[in-house]
Amino acid sequence: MSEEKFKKIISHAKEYGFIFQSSDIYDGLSAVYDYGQNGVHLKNNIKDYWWKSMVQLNDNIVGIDSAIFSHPTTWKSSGHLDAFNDPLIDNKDSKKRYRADNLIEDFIQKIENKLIKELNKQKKRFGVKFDEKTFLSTNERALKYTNQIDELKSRFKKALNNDNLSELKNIISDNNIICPVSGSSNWTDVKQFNLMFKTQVGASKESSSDLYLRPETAQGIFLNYLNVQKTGRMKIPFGIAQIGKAFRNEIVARQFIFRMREFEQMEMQFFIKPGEQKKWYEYWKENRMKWHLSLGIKGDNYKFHDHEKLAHYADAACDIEFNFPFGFKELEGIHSRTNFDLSNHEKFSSKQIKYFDPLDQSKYTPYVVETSIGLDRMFLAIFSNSLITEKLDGGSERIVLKIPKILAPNKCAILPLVKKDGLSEYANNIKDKLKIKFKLTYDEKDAIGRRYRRQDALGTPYCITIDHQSIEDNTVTVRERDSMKQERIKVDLIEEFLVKSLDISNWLQ
RNA sequence: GCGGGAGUAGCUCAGUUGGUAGAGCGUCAGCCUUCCAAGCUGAAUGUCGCCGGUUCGAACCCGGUCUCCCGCUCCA
Repeated sequence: MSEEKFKKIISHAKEYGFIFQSSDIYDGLSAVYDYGQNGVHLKNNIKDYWWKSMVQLNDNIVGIDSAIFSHPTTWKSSGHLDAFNDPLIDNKDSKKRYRADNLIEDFIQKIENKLIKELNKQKKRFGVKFDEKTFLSTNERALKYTNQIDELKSRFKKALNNDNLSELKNIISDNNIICPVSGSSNWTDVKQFNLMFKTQVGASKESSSDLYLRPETAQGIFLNYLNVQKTGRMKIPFGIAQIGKAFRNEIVARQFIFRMREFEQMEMQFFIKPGEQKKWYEYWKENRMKWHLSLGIKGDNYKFHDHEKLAHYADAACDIEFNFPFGFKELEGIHSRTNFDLSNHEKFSSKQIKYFDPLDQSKYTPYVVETSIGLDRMFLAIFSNSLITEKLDGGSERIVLKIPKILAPNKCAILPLVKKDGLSEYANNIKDKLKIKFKLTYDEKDAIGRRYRRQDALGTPYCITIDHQSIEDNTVTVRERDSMKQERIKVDLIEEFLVKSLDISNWLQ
């Protein structure tokens, strides 16, 4: 897909009320978007489809909805306070950006390597007679290296502990640390990027304490593990699912709703017996892929991508990538999180978070396999994949949003062929009966063909047209979105028809 | 954050060397009453992204700023 196609997707999303730039009248807010009158339904329907597949269809998965705020220690335990806090520096010549701490660490490593090389040289020369301690304390070159390393390390540590960014910069310039690409030491100042949004609770400055907006929903599940396990009498293996907002202060957030600063996740943490993580990791990999494919989008739009570099909490991880307009990118992650989170919360809270397994009388901190999907990304995947421009036989074009029917904002449109002769009244009666069960829409303006196209652009799967014959014999035509085929059915059977084609059991197997 | 491109009506875009804005589609009202958009009549809509400067006069020139797209970078 091309850039042009992506632009079409963005403008279609706006024009038909799916997604608006946030704070549009104030020129927008970077990387924040709002869902419009149709987008909200598509989004809610995706949530519903996920929730039902997780919580309703699995006997051993329950759902929660935890708060966005949590105790600040949560983020110490989870590792986010350390891992989400990067001092960054740019090289002005190569335009490359680095983590300042990594640059310094690499530099220290380089000196250490020199020292080791020197040691090995001496070892070779003197063989068994070589005394490392004496050498290190007497050899001039060795002393120089060790002193330099010690000095650097203590200075580096102090700077890090005090969050002293200018000192980090000084270390880099004092030691003439260069950019590996440009070879120059033409650096910008060090800037701190905290990927978590910070805020305060407490009205007065003196009594306030720092809080963070959650950067992931998972921790809310871990914090409630004990509550849910005990009150729900849950037996391992079991899962806790949650849908909710998360916030990340991304350095660059881009590509429409793909990477936003405020986004929504659908996560499920599956608690298991240690040692069984591999089995369950494979199980959820397969299960989640099945869920995606159940929506009827072509399988070659999805692929697994195994992580080689693992995050601090994981012992195995992969992404389900989707063929977005800008290439294959992460849509969902499946992670084997070990007991990293629960055991850390155990440590920091001094509460026992153990499971007593009645089957073999063992007691352990559960392991976790996580599935985590970006709701907004799922929206974009569905939306971008479904927007199609079709050439019709007569040479005309139609723009149709072929979203999975079960996710469509409106399930059907009620269209009287003409306004007069009582057709409007007849159509309104049908609408009022059906709207209790289905989200639908009504339109009596303009020629019928034009109204069909309008519904096509919104992804409405069925149009129900009332004509003069309807009044005589109580039949209507049902026009299907993708094939444009029409079928005449009894008015009384419309509901049954819609239920049948939109029943979730026909989708989720 | 750096580099490139862009911002004019809901959408796509035009706008001549600076003389205070147009088109197509869409929208609304009415006519017509027709099963796959583009039949007829009429109408509304823009501080030309925002702020400042130059000028008698700025959509156009200059400076700043915001936002979007692309590349690099970042994304435990």
